[in-house]
Amino acid sequence: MAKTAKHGELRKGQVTIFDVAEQAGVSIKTVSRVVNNEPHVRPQTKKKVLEAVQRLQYRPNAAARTLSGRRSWVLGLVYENPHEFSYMKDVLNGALSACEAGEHSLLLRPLSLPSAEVAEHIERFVIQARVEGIILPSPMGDVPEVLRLLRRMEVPFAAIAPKAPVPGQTNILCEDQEACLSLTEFLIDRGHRSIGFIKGDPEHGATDKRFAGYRQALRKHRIGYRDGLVRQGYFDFDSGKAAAAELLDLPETPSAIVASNDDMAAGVLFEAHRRGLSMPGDLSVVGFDDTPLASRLWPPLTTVRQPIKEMAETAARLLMDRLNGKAAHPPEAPFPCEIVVRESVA
Amino acid sequence: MAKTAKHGELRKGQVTIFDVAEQAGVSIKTVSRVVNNEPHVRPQTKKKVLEAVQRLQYRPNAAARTLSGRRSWVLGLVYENPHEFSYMKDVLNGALSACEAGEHSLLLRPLSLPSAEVAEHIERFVIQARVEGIILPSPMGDVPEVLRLLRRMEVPFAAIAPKAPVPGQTNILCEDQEACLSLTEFLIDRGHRSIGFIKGDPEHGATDKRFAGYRQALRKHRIGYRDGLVRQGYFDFDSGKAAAAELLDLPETPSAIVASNDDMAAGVLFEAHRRGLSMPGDLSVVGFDDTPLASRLWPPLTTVRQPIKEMAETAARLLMDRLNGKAAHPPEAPFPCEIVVRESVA
DNA sequence: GCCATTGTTGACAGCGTTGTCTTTTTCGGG
DNA sequence: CCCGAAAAAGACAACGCTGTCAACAATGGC
Repeated sequence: MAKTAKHGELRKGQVTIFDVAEQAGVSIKTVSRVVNNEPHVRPQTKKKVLEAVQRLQYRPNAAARTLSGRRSWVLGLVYENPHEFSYMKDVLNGALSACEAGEHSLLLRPLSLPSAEVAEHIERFVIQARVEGIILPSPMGDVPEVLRLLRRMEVPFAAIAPKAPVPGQTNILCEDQEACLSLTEFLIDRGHRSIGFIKGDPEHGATDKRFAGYRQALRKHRIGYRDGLVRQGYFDFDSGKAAAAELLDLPETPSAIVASNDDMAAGVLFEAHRRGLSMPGDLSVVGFDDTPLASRLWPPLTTVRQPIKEMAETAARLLMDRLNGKAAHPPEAPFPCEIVVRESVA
Repeated sequence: MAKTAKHGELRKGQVTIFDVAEQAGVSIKTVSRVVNNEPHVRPQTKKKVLEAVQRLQYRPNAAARTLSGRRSWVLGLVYENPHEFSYMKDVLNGALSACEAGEHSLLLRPLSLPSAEVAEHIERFVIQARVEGIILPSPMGDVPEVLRLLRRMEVPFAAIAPKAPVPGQTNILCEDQEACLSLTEFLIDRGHRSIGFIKGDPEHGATDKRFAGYRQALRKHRIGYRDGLVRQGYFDFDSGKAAAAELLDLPETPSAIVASNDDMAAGVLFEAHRRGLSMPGDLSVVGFDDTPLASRLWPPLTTVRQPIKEMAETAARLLMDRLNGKAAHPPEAPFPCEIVVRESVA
């Protein structure tokens, strides 16, 4: 009773489980059961408790929950800090919205890669914040040290667009290859036969798939593949610009260029503008990702929209389901992509 | 002893204060004092403890700290989710890096504005996550309900670029007006006399200041101000495009346009390209913010670089200093901006 | 050399919740 | 109407840390 009275003081917004228990005329354990949707509570009791919760605007104290239970209700998002943040923005929003729905908090950990201390950083992150699951956007799901560490620490994770699905974990894939096939076909259908391709960062899972889609399109339409039309890029503006410079210096200039993402496509357009080419007349360009950049460039980019936000949301949701001990869903089908047609193709 | 032994089991990465105390041969309280840099510990004792901490790789459990002490070690970042995320990316990185240095966690809360439930959302956020301080990037620091709520809940906050400094709080300002003055002068120096201006979102603190800078430049160089050359925008691409369309439909087309941020400047370039104008020959354009977009457009934008990351870092750092009871620094001087000259001006 | 003072250290009780185990209630069957 | 089993509810000890207060050492003044 003394305890109850003390808690009843309601100082600085702190309503505790004792206050609710008192209001509802039950024990704190019963309140706990109701709040956590545990069984063994009569509907009538449950109702009383929920009313008290509502009346007092009770919110469980996350710290106490974490400390007491085995759960921390915290997910981690470990990512490599990119220059062009739009991909991460979508990942962030998706993860955040799923976490809110699932009553988890999301903690961020930007990392620079490659680094010898990656594993150490993540370990500290997991231990200190009691992170119970981690979301790994590309290319984090492909870093061997990271995978090894998380396996050793027994921290479940969800990999977004890894090179290959990680066994025993949640994997979120999308139809990169199919999309890049369609994208290349889009160019072929419009009469292009000499099509350049700029690959992405070899560390990312999407890179090989998109390249495979390109080759598949050529094969399907019996267009000879030429190594000389392919350049290595790193998913950033500068590498796209450099690759474009090389392709445009070729004796036989391609009439169209497929860049493995929008930022590199922006580099291509930039380099072409610099040379006084007019787009799409002199050169057609397509990108990948449908970032805000794509619609702001001139000419606006034909590109591929990936449901990144939805993918991240699903990643977080499936991860939380696993943590909640829910039966594992059947592995998710890859997410479909969609070509967004704008004016960058003649 | 029983307790110590039990903790000594060291299960699943959990090293506790008891383990350290045992290793160092002191009480847990002494360990606590050392870890928290409290006074009243002999250097020699401190050394022993720190060695034990090092050897065992001890990291304090954040949940226990929060529950036990009065501190939660959590800062909140409340923001309006923008389309073009580069500003928020910098804010995020700055806040994150300061939080890491200050041993705080950062929790994110995107909000849509305007909304009747803003205050309610923030209140829940603060109570549930025990947020002890909040960072408010523009325009959050100008929303009366938000300010009222935080004052009522006695939650300290730091406002980044508010319209007017919030009394009693941490305010981070930058030289918007001076920068926009210089930017406009940059155009005037290059011979422009008919200069259009696109204002930003009236909700943002920077909007009025940048506009004032524009007018000040005209006045200084004895160029008549004309209302017709000014259009209202909202800091986004579409509003920039629309404003540009109006300005370019004018009988006397301006030879240069100042957009209050890069995204709107992108809209101006887009609309001008659409009309077949050649830049910067037919039209000069300048932006503000130096986002990645600025260097990717054609022609690349002359714009103003604001040290947003540093501003956010400072905001978080000063806020933590206040929470730590450190003597309030003298109010920070506004951060200087810097013109980044690219090719969008003739 | 003794006492007062200051500086160090430790014992122990919370903090708000969940896990475990015990007690009480309910209910169906004989 | 009673008994046994199952369902519902409660008591109480963790969880790992900090705050409070008490105990103990070191120091200096007389």
